[in-house]
Amino acid sequence: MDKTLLEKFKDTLHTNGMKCTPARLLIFKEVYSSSEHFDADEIYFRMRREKKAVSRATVYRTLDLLVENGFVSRVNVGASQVHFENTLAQEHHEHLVCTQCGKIIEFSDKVIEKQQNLICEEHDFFPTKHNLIIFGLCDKCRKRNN
Amino acid sequence: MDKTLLEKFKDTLHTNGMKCTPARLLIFKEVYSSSEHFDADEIYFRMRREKKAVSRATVYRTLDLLVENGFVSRVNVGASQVHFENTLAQEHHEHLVCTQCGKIIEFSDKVIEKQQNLICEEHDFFPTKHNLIIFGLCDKCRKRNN
DNA sequence: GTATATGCAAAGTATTTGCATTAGG
DNA sequence: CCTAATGCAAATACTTTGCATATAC
Repeated sequence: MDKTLLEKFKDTLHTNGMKCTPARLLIFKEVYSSSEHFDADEIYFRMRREKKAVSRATVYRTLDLLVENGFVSRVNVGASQVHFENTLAQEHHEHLVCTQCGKIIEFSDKVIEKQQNLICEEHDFFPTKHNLIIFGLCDKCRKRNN
Repeated sequence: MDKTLLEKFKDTLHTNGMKCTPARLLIFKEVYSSSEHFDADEIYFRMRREKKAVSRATVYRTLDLLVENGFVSRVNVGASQVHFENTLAQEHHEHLVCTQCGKIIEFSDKVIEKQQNLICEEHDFFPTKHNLIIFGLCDKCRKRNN
């Protein structure tokens, strides 16, 4: 992994008065050891296999720290439960989801709809109904974060 | 709720040799009593409040049944854990996610990117990095389903 | 009557938290 | 030193499952 990235991480730790611990550095390196998607337990087991064991709790806590400081993104929504909606009573639409508070806004857009079909076709993907989500921050959460 | 929808549900039950039980009908009506998003426990508690109690297990089982038969969609991905990816080593991109096997394909698209920004602006939403997901079925899963 | 559906409680999975101990600055 | 970070185990949140009982067909 890129040397400067590690330095950038160390800087962030210093600047925010957080301690530069072996566990944090190891987790950071593990996260940046490939560009694949991963989940918390994957990191935990990978490190354990490589005899660089840290506790599960520390993995979870450090990943949160990395997300808060922009080194890692959450690929799916904050809401931990599965959300449903009834299908047949509704028009086709897409969703905006606030990753912080879970707020959902529905919208329809012809351009997105068309382009979405093109992209799916190109990648041998078959879109289902209600199938596109844009994650972001809603107005309120963004203001709260100032 | 629409009378024909309930009939359609009953038909589906018959056609697939599933029993038309009070619990299933009540859950179906509850699901179609509004067009809002919901999660399993919400249905469970709403019904309990309305003295139409069914067990949690039945709510979960019936929601699965409704999803399989197209009466309900899962709004977020099948994967139960939170997925992450490192941010700084990568170009901006979007994701295709297979709701059946969890496969993730990354893509970039200028049209989607631009339109996404327009839509976010319109709804006072602030897109974050790696923020759009199109859910669907990958080639393999679609073929497996025949 | 018989197979399927239900309810309950227990198990499972992913994640978070409290607290005593350790260690970075 | 002193505060923040760690590890552990227990707690939590959501969901699934095994099994005995009930019920639709």
